[in-house]
Amino acid sequence: MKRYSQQTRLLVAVDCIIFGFDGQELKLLLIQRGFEPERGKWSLMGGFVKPTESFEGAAARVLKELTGLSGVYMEQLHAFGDPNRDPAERTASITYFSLIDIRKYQQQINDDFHAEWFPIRKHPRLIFDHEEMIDMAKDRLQYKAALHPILFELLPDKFTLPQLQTLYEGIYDAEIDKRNFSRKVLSTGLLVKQKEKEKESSKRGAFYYKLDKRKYNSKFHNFLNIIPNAHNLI
Amino acid sequence: MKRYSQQTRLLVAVDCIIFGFDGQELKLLLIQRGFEPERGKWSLMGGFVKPTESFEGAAARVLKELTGLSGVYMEQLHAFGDPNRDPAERTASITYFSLIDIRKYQQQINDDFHAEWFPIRKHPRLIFDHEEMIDMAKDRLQYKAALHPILFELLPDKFTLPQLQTLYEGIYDAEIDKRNFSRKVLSTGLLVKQKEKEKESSKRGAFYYKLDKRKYNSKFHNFLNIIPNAHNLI
DNA sequence: CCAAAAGTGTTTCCACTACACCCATGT
DNA sequence: ACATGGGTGTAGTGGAAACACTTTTGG
Repeated sequence: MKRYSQQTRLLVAVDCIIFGFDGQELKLLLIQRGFEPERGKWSLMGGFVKPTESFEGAAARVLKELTGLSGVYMEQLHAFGDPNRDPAERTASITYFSLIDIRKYQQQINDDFHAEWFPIRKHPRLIFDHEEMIDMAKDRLQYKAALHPILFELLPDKFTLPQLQTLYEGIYDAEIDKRNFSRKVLSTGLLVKQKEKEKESSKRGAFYYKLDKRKYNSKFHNFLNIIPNAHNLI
Repeated sequence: MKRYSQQTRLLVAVDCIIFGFDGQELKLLLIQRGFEPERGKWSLMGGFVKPTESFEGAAARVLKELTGLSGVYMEQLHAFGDPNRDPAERTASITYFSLIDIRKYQQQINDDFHAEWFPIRKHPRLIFDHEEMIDMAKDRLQYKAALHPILFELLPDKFTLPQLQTLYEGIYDAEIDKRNFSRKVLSTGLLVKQKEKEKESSKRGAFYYKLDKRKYNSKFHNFLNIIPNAHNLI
């Protein structure tokens, strides 16, 4: 079978925008780039696509190689293709974004690799068009989280309603009424109340909840309306 | 500046999923592929990305070359990268979807080129993974049109409410109450009633409306809720 | 006993739904 | 005159928002 012999071939990379939540604020996982150009500068996790792997496969491999993480939520964001986005050579970048619970993997990431968490509103300058990628990922996260129960990916197995609310408030930079909030999230039927309480962050303690995984998977495509007046925010 | 000399380069193509509306039903623009492999088979509009053009630029160029169209609504859909999606050689495809008013460009397309409109539910088998691309584009169109006033791209400058309703009904394969429909779309403030009527399709005639372009641009990111129970449909 | 955060109910209001009749015109 | 599609109004309902007090407990 013939090849398309006349055509130019391009480098194709994947870059991963990894959002994490530590119970307080939304963060971003960055690494110091290990090769030229821009060696040592902060960057998203990235790597080139190998001849026989899919884009999803490449993104998962890169994440695994650079952080040790696997099995996390991952979704294609956008293909960036500006001819000059990498000054060394034209490189297309297929971007993926991921959501993870920081505490679940904290030692792993810090011990084995040179990745670091930065608050999303206060991270170092990044190479190439990585800022643009992050902006797009933030928009996508807001858009998606307003409609789908996606944010549970960012939380531990057991979490409290105040934690969940803090997460929403962080992502939308908005305050939410806790009475309305709890009514809404509980009405989805996705949460199962536990008997134990989380007692670190308050004297009284807050009940833990777990996600009902079966309902989560079947209801994932349902719409939510957790965010009041999402119209005005997105 | 050094290049990334060790890495494999890939062919990168763009493919365009072009939706059109003729006042009756939602259609898809396809062409017969002009080169091997699969020459003569039906396919999306596609072409390889040139060394110095962006993905958006390539998509616009392909569309222009194969249909004569330019300046139409166009949005990146997804990057398809399965290593075996093209049997001749590994080729990544960055897909874009477009929305156009069929009648506005009808002669142009039919006279000068070999593109053809097919009803969306009744089109010929397509090459490679183009079916999957179309399915994804349909989902995206439904998703997006439920929330944003995107469908005006598919309509002529002047259109009637019954036409607009027909379009929504076609896209969601659902019936909509005309009283509720007109109340909702008019309440957006995006439509300006004209003095003339469209008299082709009824004796009484239906008033034309035009889109208020200024409001359209500023309100584009607002949410709509034109579709009753979008929850259950999407 | 005081501070700090968790938890809980009610009322108001608005947006969505369901639904039926009259209007204008060409034949 | 009648058939065809266009256009409009209302009553009822349910979900979202606004709102304040009580509970628990560690210090």
